Amino acid sequence: MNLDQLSSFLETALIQEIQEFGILQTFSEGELIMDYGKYIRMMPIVLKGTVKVLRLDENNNEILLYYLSSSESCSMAYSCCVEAKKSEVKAIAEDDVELIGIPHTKLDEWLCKYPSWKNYVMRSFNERFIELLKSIESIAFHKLDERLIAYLKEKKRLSGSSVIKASHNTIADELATSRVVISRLLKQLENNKKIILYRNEIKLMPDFELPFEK
Amino acid sequence: MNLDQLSSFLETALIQEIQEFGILQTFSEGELIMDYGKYIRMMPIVLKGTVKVLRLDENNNEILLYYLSSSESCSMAYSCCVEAKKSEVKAIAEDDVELIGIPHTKLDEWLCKYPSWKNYVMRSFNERFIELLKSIESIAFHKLDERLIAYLKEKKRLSGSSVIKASHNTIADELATSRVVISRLLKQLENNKKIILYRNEIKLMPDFELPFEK
DNA sequence: CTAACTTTGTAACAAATGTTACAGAAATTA
DNA sequence: TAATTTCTGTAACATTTGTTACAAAGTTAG
Repeated sequence: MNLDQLSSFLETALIQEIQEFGILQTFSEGELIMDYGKYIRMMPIVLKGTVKVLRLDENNNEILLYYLSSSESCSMAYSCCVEAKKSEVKAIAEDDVELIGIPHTKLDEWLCKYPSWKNYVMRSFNERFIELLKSIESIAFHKLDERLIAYLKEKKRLSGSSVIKASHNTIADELATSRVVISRLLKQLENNKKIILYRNEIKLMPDFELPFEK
Repeated sequence: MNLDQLSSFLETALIQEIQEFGILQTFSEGELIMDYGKYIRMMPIVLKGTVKVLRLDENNNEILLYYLSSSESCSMAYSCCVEAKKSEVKAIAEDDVELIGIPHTKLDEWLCKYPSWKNYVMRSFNERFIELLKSIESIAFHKLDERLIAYLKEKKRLSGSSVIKASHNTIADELATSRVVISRLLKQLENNKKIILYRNEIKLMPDFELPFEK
């Protein structure tokens, strides 16, 4: 278990405890990490890869909430497992993912024992809140074309590549709209030379980063 | 300071500390409790009345996130003040409000000292997350007419009255749309005998609770 | 009381998004 | 190779939401 990335902000003694009590788990691309309605018993800390966190509604519509990458953790899981609640969200491995699960008994213990842990947890809570607020902002105030652009940029940031691998259908699901709408908007972007479309792939052109005029 | 409502789930010794260190604040209807961008130094626990929590975006559009009522607290404030962050939200007194502010030094101290406090805080985190998720769900998956109905129901629940006092403009702001649209939808509801419209008042009819068909 | 302001109703129109349907290309499977 | 499935493009149309403009009624301040 390589916890180097955590050692910059967590105490040495705590890192050792994480080594001892944390449970290392690996998931391959596309694998389901947490499902809606399942009980949560651990809080995950992502070591490698990216985790996609989604919300499903009663009609099985789903919408992307945010991504978790290196050193980030899902504090929603924390607040859930303190009371052994069921998950309100679904998590999927976006690529190959390595994470440590911290059992909930330790979560509480460390909160008092290690100030750096308390800070880490609180920072996580804050980051998740802010992500959710950004998500609300995006849905409530921005049109689909802007949301699509933001989505593609975020994909690029996470993967580090200008080539985004995803079908129009997947994108439509994650933005909670329909495939035809996404195809239409992507085609517009292609016509404006912002992207090039291939099957299951979208290539972002250099001036994708430039501001967009309509 | 009357903390009876807290004593059912918080330890006696903790209640005493809250008496001692908590700062009682009162706000009258419409008063600003927390503004966007201000530093947060306390976590509020609502004792009386209802607090409306809103999100503003860069263009000063605002949208309703949720309401806080008796015994509830805004854990977003907590995670913020641990790191002395600026507020991401705005809070307004929906009616006359009484709340206790817990200084952030105590927040941390009590976390270790009182298990009931830790549980309360974690429960709050969880409740806020769920409210935000519900908010996302509502905006992403439901049409405006459904959101408006949900909004009116929530208002009724909080006020305990079938007469909702609000202008179309206020409602439009809180649902992040325009006044004309709200007037249109309200008129539809009135035509369907679900509500009666007055100036600054909306009266919900008995079968407002019944399922709606279009 | 009058003037100014706020609230509501309504129409007409524009823009954005959703839906259905179908065809052809690409990939996968048998 | 042939059959099947998945993905994409496109059109035509419906619905929802947003915008602008204006009038009338109610409220408040001077």
